[in-house]
Amino acid sequence: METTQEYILEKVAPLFNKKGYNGTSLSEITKATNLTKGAVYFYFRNKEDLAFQAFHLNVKKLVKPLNNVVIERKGAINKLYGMTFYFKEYYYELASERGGCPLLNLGVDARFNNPILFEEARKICDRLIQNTATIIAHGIKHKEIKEATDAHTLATNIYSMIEGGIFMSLITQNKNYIVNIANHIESAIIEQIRL
Amino acid sequence: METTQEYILEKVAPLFNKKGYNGTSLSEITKATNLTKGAVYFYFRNKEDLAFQAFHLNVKKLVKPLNNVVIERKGAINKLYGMTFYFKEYYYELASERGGCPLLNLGVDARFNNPILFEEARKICDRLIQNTATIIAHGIKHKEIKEATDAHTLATNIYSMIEGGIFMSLITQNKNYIVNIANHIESAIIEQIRL
DNA sequence: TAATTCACATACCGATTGGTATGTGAATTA
DNA sequence: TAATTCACATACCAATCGGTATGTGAATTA
Repeated sequence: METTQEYILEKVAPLFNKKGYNGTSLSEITKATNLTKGAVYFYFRNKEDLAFQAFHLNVKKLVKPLNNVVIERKGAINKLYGMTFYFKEYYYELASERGGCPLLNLGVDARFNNPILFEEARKICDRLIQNTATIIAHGIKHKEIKEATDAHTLATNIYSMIEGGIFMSLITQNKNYIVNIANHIESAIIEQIRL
Repeated sequence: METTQEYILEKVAPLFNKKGYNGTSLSEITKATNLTKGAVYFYFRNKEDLAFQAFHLNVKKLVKPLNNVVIERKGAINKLYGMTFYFKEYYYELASERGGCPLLNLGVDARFNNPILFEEARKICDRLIQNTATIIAHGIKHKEIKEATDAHTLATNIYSMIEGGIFMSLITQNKNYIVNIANHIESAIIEQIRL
């Protein structure tokens, strides 16, 4: 069963993702939850605490299915294709429903407004890149991927492209942008580094 | 000589770019300009009008040097290299000084907060893509670029990558991300489509 | 030079902000 | 069953919000 705290986070996380920290007021939060400030402040220290936990829920909702796709595939190349598959098939709908990429949104929203939240976005960014770099490094080790490949640079390029594709898709409200970028990652990156 | 209206925009544009619409208060605006609300509202109808014009100033500041680099080069391939050169050499400093890419910032900030400003970001996005697509189309026409090239898809991919690279560079405070993406655009796109 | 206009500054407005202190009914415990 | 705790709701707070109405000195015009 869902606790009230979880209920609040579920209702509030898309709000913060869509409207940002300053754009999400306590009055909107109470309206979205059908609760009062008394309830919200019983479970969360303050608005920042709520936004902090909401961000991590947003990340979890989007990273978990990505990880599932990656984990169930064997081999580095298959895992990388799993990532592009995820972003082509799932991410756009997920993102547009829930208000976009939480990493992108918080990274932009919090950069000059909230150092604590921004640092959290940066950490998630590092983690995503590190995970992908590890996959590539494994691929090199197991002779799946060319030895000359710079795993970390490649991982950062992949996420630069994905974040950019997500952004372009959301600003134009057109799924093709993220799909085209995923196709490019497949043909111009994955296929070029495979042994 | 700079008019007071221009002076206000110069001072306020980086503020809006950094902190977003909701994050930029009239009190910050008056502090940044050393003027009072009376002066600000003498030159601008309201905060939205100010943000609107500030956005266009931000875009102009970053697009103009880009266009200059592109215009002075002859031929599609050279112009495309001009773009990657600009983003590698100039953009990161410009962006980090002035608070990032105005297109990215406003696109994220205004999407669920201000339809008018968001629509403006979308228009700029379209224009940038169209300009690049036109360059590529010219290249095809003049036998500089392979005929099979899809100019529009390529232009969107390029801007997806650039926006993503900018974002990653700013969130990690590391210039390498945009540089790596620019290098990728050169080697995996421009070099692949040239005849 | 008297009147007017311009370019702001000052003072004020209701509404909303995040946050807190207190109230309260139901459930739990003793 | 009496006392206490839990899970909120209600009521209030100072501060700040965007915006406006009025004041004012300097420059311009008549």
